[in-house]
Amino acid sequence: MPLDLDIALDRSSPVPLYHQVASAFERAIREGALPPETKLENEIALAQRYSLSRPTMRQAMDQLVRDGLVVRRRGVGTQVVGPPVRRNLKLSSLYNDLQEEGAEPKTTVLSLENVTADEGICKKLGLSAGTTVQHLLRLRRVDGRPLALMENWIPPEVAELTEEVLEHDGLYNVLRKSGVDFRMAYQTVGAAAADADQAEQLAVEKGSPLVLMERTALDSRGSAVECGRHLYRADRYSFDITLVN
Amino acid sequence: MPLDLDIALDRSSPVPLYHQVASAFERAIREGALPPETKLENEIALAQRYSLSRPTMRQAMDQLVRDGLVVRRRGVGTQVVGPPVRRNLKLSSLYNDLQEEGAEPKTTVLSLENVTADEGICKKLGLSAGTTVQHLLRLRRVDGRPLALMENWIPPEVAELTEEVLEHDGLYNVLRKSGVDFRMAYQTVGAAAADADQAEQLAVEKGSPLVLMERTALDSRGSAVECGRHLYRADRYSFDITLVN
DNA sequence: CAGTGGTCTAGACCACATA
DNA sequence: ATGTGGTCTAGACCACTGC
Repeated sequence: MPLDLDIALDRSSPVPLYHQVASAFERAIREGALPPETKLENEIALAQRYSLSRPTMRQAMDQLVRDGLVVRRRGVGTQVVGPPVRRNLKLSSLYNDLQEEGAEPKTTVLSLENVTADEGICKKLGLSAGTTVQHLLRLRRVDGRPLALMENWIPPEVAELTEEVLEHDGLYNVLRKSGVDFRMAYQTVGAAAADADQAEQLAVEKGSPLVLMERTALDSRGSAVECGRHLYRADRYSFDITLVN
Repeated sequence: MPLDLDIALDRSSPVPLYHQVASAFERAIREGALPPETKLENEIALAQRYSLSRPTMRQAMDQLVRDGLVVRRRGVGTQVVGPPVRRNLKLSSLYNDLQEEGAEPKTTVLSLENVTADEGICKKLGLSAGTTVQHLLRLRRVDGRPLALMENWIPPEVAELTEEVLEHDGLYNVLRKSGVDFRMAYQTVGAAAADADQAEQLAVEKGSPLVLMERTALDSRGSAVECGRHLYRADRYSFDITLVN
């Protein structure tokens, strides 16, 4: 099983070699060129085949493992993972999540104002009590039908938001353009019942189940730049996660 | 800021050095010895301090980054992350998840029988249509109060389950003892309303919001060994996730 | 400019799985 | 006994940040 993938490596590209290799394998797996159960060559042979050192090839394989595309067994080898199910929808990286956040279609700003943050928000954002923050409430629609009710709190020193900008771009894109460098997020996903207001906004019946997501996002300096509480229609949204051991 | 942690490295231990180092830093951070915003020494100095090569020290730092404890910036350095919030509850690895699954208190087996798997289950488990699988329905209580209604499907060749064993141990522990080597899981988290039966089992009102989790678990050979559909009381359960860029 | 993390190399030894 | 992935070393050069 030589299975030569004919990967075109560009050593002058700013894209790391291990990422070029991993991307090529990922595409091959998704396109079926490497069907499930396929056994890959060993790491040393792969490294030689593509003229890389073994650590670099290993770094590429690490990425495939993290993304849940292959499985490694010591003493045995590396195989493409079994069922081709749900391998497309993964929320396993902040990057993907933020990209989607910025790519969504229609958003209406229901409210944008400065408020005195309550204790919970202050704690989440690492602010001292009584600090003023921007409070944002948005409704997101897809195909004209409501999907999510999004409430966010942003410290004023992070960015000055305006309704106009937020109508045309996702919050994360706006913040990124203001120089915020997202790096990490703590997220909690649960469920809640829609109250009267939420039900009306989301066009569901009062008491309907909603997906509740609370998130605190940190920038590259490790300080909180945003926290949010989002409610999604349960019939139109869920979170996909790939867990790796 | 020398910040010597006095890490005791055991080079004869089966535990990898990078993991020993990462664990020591993790403990120091959680215990407050390294408060938020603390700037760590650069990687080369750290490597020398603990008599390691830089790649090994880097591997340790990688783990801290993945766990959301520190943040790295090229050209700047590595810092302990900001808010000490929710840093304890993380479901970011399958290992932790499965541990908890095995550690929970009281579980009642409501039903255990062989059934013909429907199309959806077959697809998730990678079986051909019409295969017989074990169907398991359990109710989990904590402090005597119901928490979760758990439905699982397991192919017969994976393990032969009995009610008695399942009353005393979590499903994952039972399967592990049968030789199953878990490696990966695809998970979806959403919300649903309790129907009449579910409401009664979970001691909530009909229509109450529940957290819905669907999971397919794979072993080290990459083949599906279990899939499940769990319903949790929304007032007593949620999923915590740490996302890293 | 100096200092940092990001990447990469070319080896080495070990633990483990399989035959 | 053999082959595999898991770990580790001792360097190197680069890109980026901040002064």
